[in-house]
Amino acid sequence: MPELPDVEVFKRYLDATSLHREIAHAMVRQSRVLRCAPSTLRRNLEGERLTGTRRHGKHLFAAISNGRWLELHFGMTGHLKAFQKQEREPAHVQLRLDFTDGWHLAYVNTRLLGRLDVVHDPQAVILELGLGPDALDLDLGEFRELFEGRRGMVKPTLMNQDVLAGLGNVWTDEILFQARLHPETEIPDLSDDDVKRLFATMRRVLREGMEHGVDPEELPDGYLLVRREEGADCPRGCGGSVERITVSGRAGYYCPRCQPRS
DNA sequence: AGTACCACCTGACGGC
DNA sequence: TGCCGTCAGGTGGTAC
Repeated sequence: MPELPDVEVFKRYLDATSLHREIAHAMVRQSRVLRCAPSTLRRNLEGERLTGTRRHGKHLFAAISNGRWLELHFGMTGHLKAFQKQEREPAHVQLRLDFTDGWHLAYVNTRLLGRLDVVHDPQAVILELGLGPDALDLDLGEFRELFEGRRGMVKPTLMNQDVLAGLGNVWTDEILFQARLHPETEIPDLSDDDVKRLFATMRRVLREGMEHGVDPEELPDGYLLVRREEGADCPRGCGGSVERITVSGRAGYYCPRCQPRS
């Protein structure tokens, strides 16, 4: 689930529920998501407040009142859950902030594929991980440059976080479907018109995803992501049916009729 | 540089 | 009901 639109929704959720509240206690579960000692998390959070958030691709950073940042990555199954004292805590909580006013914020992650850390500087983390620009923080010219001198297929390229940060399997399929590009289209075969259309589609789809992604039912008509199964009717209503394809070891879905090979 | 494949974890789902 | 194989939207390493 957690790709750029989902992480942006988490960011807004954290902003709305957990900023400027004093952290009385931090419960840290020892697990592989931790990139630092549990005591480091506790020491940097207890008695402090979260004061703001930043997102880059699928990474979320929450500013701590001591000048450091809490880094959160959600892997495949991570999310945030705010709740009050009397509510039951969700399962698989890896980090829980207990605020002095009785509210809690939990980082929940079932499959433990994410990461939690306390860092000095988000920008340094982005550099260290070699992340490309955020998919919503570049203009057409910069987007065009991403493809220059590059070989390979468009789907794995868009999903490559070193090239462009934020797109995962599901939203990449969605963007390619709506831009009518076959997932295996070779980068050098993209026309300038294709690149322009891809850029505009990516921005629109990601924005719509952020506004409605929490509830796919609310997405505008014609979205592929609500029909990710072999043989489903093409959401665009072209009369074709959705097919499954494996690209770079990842299962992808597309409509061969709307997205012909070039 | 690009791609395929495995691994890391846990849970859901379908077949028997 | 239960066991087993398969698959899942992320990343990271290895080998070709």
